[in-house]
Amino acid sequence: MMDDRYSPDQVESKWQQYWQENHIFKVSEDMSREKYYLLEMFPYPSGKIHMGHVRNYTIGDVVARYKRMNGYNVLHPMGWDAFGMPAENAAIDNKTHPAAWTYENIATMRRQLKKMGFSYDWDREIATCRPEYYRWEQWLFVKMLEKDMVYRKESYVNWCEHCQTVLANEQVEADLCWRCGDPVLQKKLFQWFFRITDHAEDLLLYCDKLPGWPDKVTVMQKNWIGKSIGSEISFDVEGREEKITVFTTRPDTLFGSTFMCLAPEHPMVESLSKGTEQEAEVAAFVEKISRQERSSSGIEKYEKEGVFTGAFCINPASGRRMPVYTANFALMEYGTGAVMSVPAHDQRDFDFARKYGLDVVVVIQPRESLPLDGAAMTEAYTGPGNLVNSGRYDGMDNKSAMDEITMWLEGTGAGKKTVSFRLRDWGISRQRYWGSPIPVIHCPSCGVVPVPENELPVKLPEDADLLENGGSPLPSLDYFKKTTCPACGCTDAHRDTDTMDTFVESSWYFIRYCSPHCNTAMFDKDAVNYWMPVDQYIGGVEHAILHLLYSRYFMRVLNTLGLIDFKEPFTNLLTQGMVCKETMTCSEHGYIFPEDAKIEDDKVTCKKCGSDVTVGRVIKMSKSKKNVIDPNDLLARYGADITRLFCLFAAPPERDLEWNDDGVEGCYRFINRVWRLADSCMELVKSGSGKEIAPYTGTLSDLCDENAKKLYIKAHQTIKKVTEDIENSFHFNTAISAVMELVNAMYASGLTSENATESLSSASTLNDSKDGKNSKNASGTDLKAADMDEIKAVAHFCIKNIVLLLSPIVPHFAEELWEKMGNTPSIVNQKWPSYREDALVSDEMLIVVQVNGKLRSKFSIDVNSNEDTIREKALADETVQKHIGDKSVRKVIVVKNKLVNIVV
RNA sequence: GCCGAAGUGGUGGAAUUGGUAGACACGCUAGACUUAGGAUCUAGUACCGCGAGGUGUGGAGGUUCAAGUCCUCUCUUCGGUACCA
Repeated sequence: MMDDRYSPDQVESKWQQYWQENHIFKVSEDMSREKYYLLEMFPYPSGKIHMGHVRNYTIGDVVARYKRMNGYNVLHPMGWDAFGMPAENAAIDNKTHPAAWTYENIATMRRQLKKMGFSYDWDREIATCRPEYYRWEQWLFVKMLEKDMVYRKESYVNWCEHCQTVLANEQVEADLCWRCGDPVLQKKLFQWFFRITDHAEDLLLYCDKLPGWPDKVTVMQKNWIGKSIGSEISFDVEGREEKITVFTTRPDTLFGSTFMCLAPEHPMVESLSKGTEQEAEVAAFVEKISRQERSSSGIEKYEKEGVFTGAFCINPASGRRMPVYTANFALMEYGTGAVMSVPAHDQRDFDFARKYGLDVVVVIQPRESLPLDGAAMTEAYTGPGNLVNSGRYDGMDNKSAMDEITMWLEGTGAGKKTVSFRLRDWGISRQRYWGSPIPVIHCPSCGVVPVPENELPVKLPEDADLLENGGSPLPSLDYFKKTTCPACGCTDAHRDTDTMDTFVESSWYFIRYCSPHCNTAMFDKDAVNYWMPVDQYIGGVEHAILHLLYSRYFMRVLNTLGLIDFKEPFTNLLTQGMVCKETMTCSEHGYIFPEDAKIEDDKVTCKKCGSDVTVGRVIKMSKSKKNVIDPNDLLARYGADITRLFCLFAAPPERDLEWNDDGVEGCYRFINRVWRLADSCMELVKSGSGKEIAPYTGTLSDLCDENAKKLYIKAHQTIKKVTEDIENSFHFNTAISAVMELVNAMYASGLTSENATESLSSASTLNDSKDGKNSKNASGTDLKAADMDEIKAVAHFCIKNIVLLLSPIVPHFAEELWEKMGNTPSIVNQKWPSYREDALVSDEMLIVVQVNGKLRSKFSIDVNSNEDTIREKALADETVQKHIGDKSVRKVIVVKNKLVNIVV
């Protein structure tokens, strides 16, 4: 007899110890077995694990364990995305060092993850802040530099004053810093850039070759890459040699272009205005725009404004003399930084033209409405139509005119067809300390010199004191900065003091996991060939663009360098939803933690000060908003298995989860129900004859007892359902419900009652008396005893499979029961249950009867009944007859195995 | 503005190709067993109605014998993106 309650504490630590001591989750390359690489996005070691981690890693662990039971050689690693700004901020705040802070956090979080019982091969753990790791990143950087895949340029960058660093465009959210939320300014600095745009076309193309990714994500990536097909057109500038080149997607509107707009940063703005009476005004405007925090006042768009540069250009099609403006809505980063403005057919140009009194010339006439009048229009017309005011193209459909006009331009040399991308090169320089140093040396005579391979890694000095203002100490660390030039020996050289964007580390960590200890290369090629690509990647949808796009790009870099043979790192992607909770704000303390709120009836007050608390919107849990639940509390109270079960049962993985732990008690109850069920089943199986009765695995038709049959069918249906839910959609919530149903059915069958043996034998006796089939499998033994054994065998089959089906979800619990049921550990290595097709359906089926589409009755009938029999039985039904009444039956629809609908 | 997803009981959520709406849980109600119960078990629980019955998947239309599911329009919420020429 077992304890009558499951006690997580002892059981969980017992099995964690067992797994560790027996190296259960250690894996190695085994060419004879099919591999499965399951990866969850590694965490930033920010302190403690949070609910988002728990959810993400639980989902991953279930799949890893499931695949393992299905015979795959599963790689399931874990590590730390350990470089990054929070370490520096925390170090300053707590007077510690980023390294110390980071390693401490890693230790805490590793301990927490181990407590969750995840099946990681901990021998493969990596931390990106270790020189053994970033060494290879530096190595790759040097290789890329050799192949001109990385370059340096001075450019305007997004600068966060608060964080004292540049931000990638992707790290600017609505003109605010993605981390601290401060406004982003523009600053000119020398930066290193990866030529990701060289792969824009390929990255886009392969978006359609990733069937295992959610459409949502590939659509977001496509939009981010932002390919547009158009034309580049050159405009002569009056009285000058140089030309202005524009990019346009609407070459068909060329004749309607009445003025030109240059981005304020456009190099020609200064030269064109020089010496004109506009010069001062232009300079002032450019100055104003550059100072303008690209956001400041925030969400509203700026009003369109601009200044005449004093120059004119010539429209190559119409010959019109077009004033050249510089305008705030022209962006240097897109296209060529110059826009041919067609006010009649572009809303921005229209607004600008109206503001500055510029001509509006209609060149596209909608086909089915009154002719447009440039002077009277109130908004731009952007729809299709036929060309007017366009010389020999008049009357032509505007779509065809796009090609025609471009072809003509190509002939005259004034233009060509071209493609423009929104994606820009990836700026990776960060004026930060806690990151991988960029391995180059600046020499006064040689210029930029890469650090020689045998001198790598350029170690980040771990003893540097952080500057109070949050800036990087590296530029002021002479022993780091000052060095000799590897090329000429000049002693006046200095190291680059910038570090790499931390997205660089996360762009290849998954490949490092394949051979984490390889110290002769970035990775072992055989290991990578065996494990990569990742079969299933799981992580938050917030990384849909940045991390995933960079990783895809990195694989192309490695591929181009001949280091790997594939291009796409992640075959299947699951983006799990966020864990959310409502925020609470107190007038005194601002945001407060849920545990500091006192909820009485409908009134919420602050426990600290007693003031009223405003309950805000439900948003993603975040430390700064304090709407967090610490998984530790749940873990301490219920243990890992119940926490895991609850996370999975609450909602399907891709959906956002509004946290509410009301249901956790139910999960605890369920686990105990299974615990007791296993107990009584094993008692049953061992009782009587004394020897244990083996699980029944035969055909359904060989069973005699109705109860046994029902259970046997239910068990096979459950195996099918659970397998399919995991395999097809990772819908663990419905898989768990299915097991709950089977457990409920076991209880309902009476197997668990105190005197199960007696009640079963009487039930069997009852069956015997009315069912002659029994005799056929009696084979000399006592009929009643045979039936008893039969139902015990079925019960044994059920409970065994319940434990197996639950084992990936609640592994400690399953191990414990598995052992108590007399099996040898570990359940981890057991084969996943399979179901018998011939045991899925009973010999009776339920038919529902509708009259005019409304449910009126139902009945059971033999599965082999033909349509006519079913129809007759339905029509004969008393309730059905009542509803037909004296109306005439117009039609009877019989749906196979399902229903009958009688139309009257 | 544009792109995408989602709206189902008091709550989380289920529902093959259109075919019993509300599985499974939480919560609640009643009962049983207990010295006790925040344990366990049994029964009930979409809404209206005593009942027969009627109404119900954000809203309005439509297709169909039959619509949560398909079509059209619309509202709301949440994500992504935004002067992209």
